[in-house]
Amino acid sequence: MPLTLDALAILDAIDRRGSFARAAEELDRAPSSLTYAVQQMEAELDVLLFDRSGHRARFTPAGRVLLEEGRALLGAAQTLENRTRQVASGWEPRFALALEALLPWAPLVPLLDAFYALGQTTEIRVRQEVLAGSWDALVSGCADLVVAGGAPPPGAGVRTRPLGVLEFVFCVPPGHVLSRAGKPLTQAEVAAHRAVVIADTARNLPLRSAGWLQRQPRLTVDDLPAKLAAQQAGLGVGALPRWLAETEIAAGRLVGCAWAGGNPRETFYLAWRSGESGRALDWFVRALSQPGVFAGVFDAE
Amino acid sequence: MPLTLDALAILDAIDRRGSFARAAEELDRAPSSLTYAVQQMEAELDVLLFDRSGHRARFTPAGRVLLEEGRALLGAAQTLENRTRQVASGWEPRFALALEALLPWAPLVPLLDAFYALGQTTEIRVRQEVLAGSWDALVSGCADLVVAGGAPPPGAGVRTRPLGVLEFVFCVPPGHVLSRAGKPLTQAEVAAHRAVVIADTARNLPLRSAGWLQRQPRLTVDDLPAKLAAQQAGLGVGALPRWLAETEIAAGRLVGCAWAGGNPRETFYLAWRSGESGRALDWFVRALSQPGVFAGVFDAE
DNA sequence: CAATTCGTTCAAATTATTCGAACATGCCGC
DNA sequence: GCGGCATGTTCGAATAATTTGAACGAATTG
Repeated sequence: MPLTLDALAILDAIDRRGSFARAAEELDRAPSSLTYAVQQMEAELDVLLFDRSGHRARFTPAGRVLLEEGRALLGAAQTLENRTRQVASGWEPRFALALEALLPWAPLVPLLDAFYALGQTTEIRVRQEVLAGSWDALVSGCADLVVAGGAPPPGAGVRTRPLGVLEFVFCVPPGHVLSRAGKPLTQAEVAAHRAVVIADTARNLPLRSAGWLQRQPRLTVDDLPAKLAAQQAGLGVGALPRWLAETEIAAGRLVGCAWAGGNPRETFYLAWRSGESGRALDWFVRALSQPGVFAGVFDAE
Repeated sequence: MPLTLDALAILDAIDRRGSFARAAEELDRAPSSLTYAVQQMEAELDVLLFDRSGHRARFTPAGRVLLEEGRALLGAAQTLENRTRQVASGWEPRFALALEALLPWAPLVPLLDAFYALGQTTEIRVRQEVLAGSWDALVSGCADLVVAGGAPPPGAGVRTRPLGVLEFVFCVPPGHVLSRAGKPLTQAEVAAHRAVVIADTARNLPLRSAGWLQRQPRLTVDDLPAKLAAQQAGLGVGALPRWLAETEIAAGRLVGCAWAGGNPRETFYLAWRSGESGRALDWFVRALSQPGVFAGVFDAE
């Protein structure tokens, strides 16, 4: 073990304080102890780290490289130490939260702010998933906690908590024939028009369909912004979450249509694998369950 | 110093060999020595790294994090050790090569391949400089070795070695009036047309002019690709290095014009600060001096 | 030129680490 | 179910390592 963190810390102190003597003072060790440690390392590496020709010792080029890049090593060691302590204290090293792509990202911001304010170094990953993709991510372990719509997959192993009901508004471009119907639309009326749908991200679970008919012509896109853009551009029609549709309709970029039997709705759930525990999981379950987090997005459950 | 590289290496061996006993064998130490080191680290961190409830010790989650991320630390330490030795043996930690922007990048590729094949950790930076900018980079220390055109700056301190002569072809867009001259062009004839020139990157040395007249209208761009694009787009005229002009002329994207008194030429030099030494410098001086490196770019010197 | 600061050396003291033997525990084959 | 085995730990002794403080020579400072 030619390098030791202890010796790298000595180099660091020598550089910062400017001399062996002052570094020794900072480290509460005798100067000869530093001499010993440095010579030890020089012998192991078979490299001179200091130029001792003058009165005071100066770093050689090699010594300077070891000093500077050693600092990165010391920093990484410090980080690892913190991380280990936190994992031991129950905080997960990594935590993945999957959010249904139909939901806005904004409500997460204050939540993440609050989480980071705890000072934990748990690394958060937020991923967007579509339809069954959220459940898929959960059961496959790609996500530790999901906010997903529709019924959870059978076979259990998943704990859920209902969050609220998302209402959809069927939207068409301004001037579209469907906007002139004058009465609530039915599926039969809509079937002739191209639907813009978001591709399900599920890789293992059976795909779901939502808001479109099997024989309807359709344009498939990856996410909600793409769907919105496509509908704005007049490439097709389709239902949008109310929180999004409202601003678009108010801005005149889309027209909302009534739907026969009332607007479609879907219940959304918070879900995690049963049997898992961790303080980040607990924290996020509690935080996301708080009423008001998704204010303006969900109706009362 | 709660973490030590030695202890991390012990964790690594325990995981790879599957038990304290076999790890001890690999490390040529008694098993109780490993127990001691692990307990030491556990005490410093105040974290249990192994679950000792069963027959054989198993990593706790915290222990596993420390193990896995500790391996990255061990790897970095090994790299730093190599690098320190290499620097001590004369290889520069960093090496900056400035290449005149009028020259193609391609000849450097096999050279860099060969350099990296040496297994050195010297970090190479290649920068493009224009006209006096190369010399400026050299004397100011921003570059350790340059391939630059024209006379080196006075005041010495710089060693040079001629590499070859770059020939320029005066190019105009297809159909341009100058292309119909029928005889070699003179500066007076060209002066009325906008010249596309590359801005000198020098920050301290006096700027140079090349290939254009003081009173000529001009469009200044940053590099050779921009100059080429501008000339192709018919924004102006100007001399291009022969290696570049030939393909453009052959493709019909530009037209080459004869120049009164023969095409302009400029000698290019390899140059470095005298008094500096280093194995990367030696290596690159030797490699770039090899005949054939710039084949097709330079004429014989 | 004296006073100071510096880094090193050396022997002694102290501390940390290692070892080996003894022990307790759980696993496996019979 | 019951020895045999391999495991990891404990403990005291042995060994190796680090640390200390005093002394020294060299370079710097006022």
